[in-house]
Amino acid sequence: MSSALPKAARRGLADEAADLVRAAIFSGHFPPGAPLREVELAERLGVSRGSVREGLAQLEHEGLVRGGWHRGTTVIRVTAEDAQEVYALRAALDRLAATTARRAATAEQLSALDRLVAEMTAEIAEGGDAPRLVALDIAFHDQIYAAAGNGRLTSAWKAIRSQVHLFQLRRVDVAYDHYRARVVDEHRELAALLRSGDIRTLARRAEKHVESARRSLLAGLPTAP
Amino acid sequence: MSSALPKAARRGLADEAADLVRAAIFSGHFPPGAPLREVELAERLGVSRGSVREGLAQLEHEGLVRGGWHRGTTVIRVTAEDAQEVYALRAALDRLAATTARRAATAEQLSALDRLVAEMTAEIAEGGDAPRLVALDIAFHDQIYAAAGNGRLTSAWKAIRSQVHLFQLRRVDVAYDHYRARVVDEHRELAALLRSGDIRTLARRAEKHVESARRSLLAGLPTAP
DNA sequence: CGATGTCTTAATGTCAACATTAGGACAAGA
DNA sequence: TCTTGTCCTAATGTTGACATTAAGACATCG
Repeated sequence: MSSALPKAARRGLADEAADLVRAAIFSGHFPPGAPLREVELAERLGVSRGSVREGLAQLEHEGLVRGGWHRGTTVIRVTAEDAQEVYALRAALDRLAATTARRAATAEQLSALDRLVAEMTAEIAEGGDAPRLVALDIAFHDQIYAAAGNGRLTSAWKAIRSQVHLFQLRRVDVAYDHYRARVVDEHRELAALLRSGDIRTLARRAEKHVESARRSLLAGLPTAP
Repeated sequence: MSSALPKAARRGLADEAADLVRAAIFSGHFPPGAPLREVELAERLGVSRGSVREGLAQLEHEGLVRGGWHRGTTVIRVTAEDAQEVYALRAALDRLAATTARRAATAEQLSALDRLVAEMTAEIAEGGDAPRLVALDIAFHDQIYAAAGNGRLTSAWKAIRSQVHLFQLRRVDVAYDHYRARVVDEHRELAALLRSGDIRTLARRAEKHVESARRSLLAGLPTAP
């Protein structure tokens, strides 16, 4: 009921609320299709409805929730069609991000990519916690977008990032072995190409990487929710 | 394009406010860098600050205005760097939209493109009102995105659409003759390729079309005021 | 004279009450 | 039984007041 917020940080309660709700969705507390009621969230987070409302609007722009006029807000469902749309767009964005980063990336940013690959490798060796691997996967691509240095491109990525995150979590649910077997090698190759690869090859690889994720997920959910 | 369907008549005041402010920016009432004060807008539009606030958040997601924590909201400025970012992203999106639409577009949607080209031609013949030409230009690309039928892709386009609109308005300010001389031919060629063109050629042409716009604008504002 | 601390002010951030609406329960009529 | 119209309720949409903050004015101190 009244599990109050530890502290309202300096960047607005709306952002805080958005982060908390997003985390709750990823953790499975709010499964796909679940309604997100403003009053309930406001009480649970210890903030007003206005802030919750603004936070939910953010999540809606991220595509993680859907809402209509006077029809409430609900968590999106993972349908095959949704996956097609998201991954098609992601392929185009990743391609641009990779080719831009190929020219603009600093040595430090390239090292950060290597570090993330190392973390993935370590995680696999220690058993391989699926949500943690997915988080590293997303962080890897975050880093590429950061290296590209195009604010608008990063915004476009943010607009589908949460959906990709959700889809990848679903993917490891339905095809963990396939994911676990490929995740390190694919990202290592991308990191290498970003450091010293041919632009054409890099562009193609970036698209293929997304294509691989798309197929892996779709193979697991053609029927039934 | 105004949605001729009366079905979507029920919108919130926030959407209304966003539309009005957006139009005011395009009309030049709020020049680049101008502050958008919530109380002032609320009084002028006859709605409460909450609705204005929500509307401004929309415009911020469209990249048309910028705002920080307790630092107010201002209209974006058209710098060369901004133009580079927006047009680089737009090239990637347009490429995907065109290639997707090449397969998915219906006959009716292709006809709509031809109709828009015809309107452009007529507009040029009648003297060529710059804002009207730009509006037709944007509408043409809206139609391509609609034909592609990818909701997420359309959202990404919407996120930069207003900025592109603003940049194009600036472009016709600095290089109207160049724009006027090319606009019809370039769009006619795109329409033809979408109807019966090679995918590769289409992809390249879509990118070139954006590149042409980028150069035309940048040539006019080498050193930003 | 320049640097610094405080202080004022005008804006945004937040909130809780009020108004409106969608969707379903329920009963009357054909 | 099916249809239809009414009412109810639980949610969202909207609002104005209150709290908080950033930025500049101003005076003080080194």
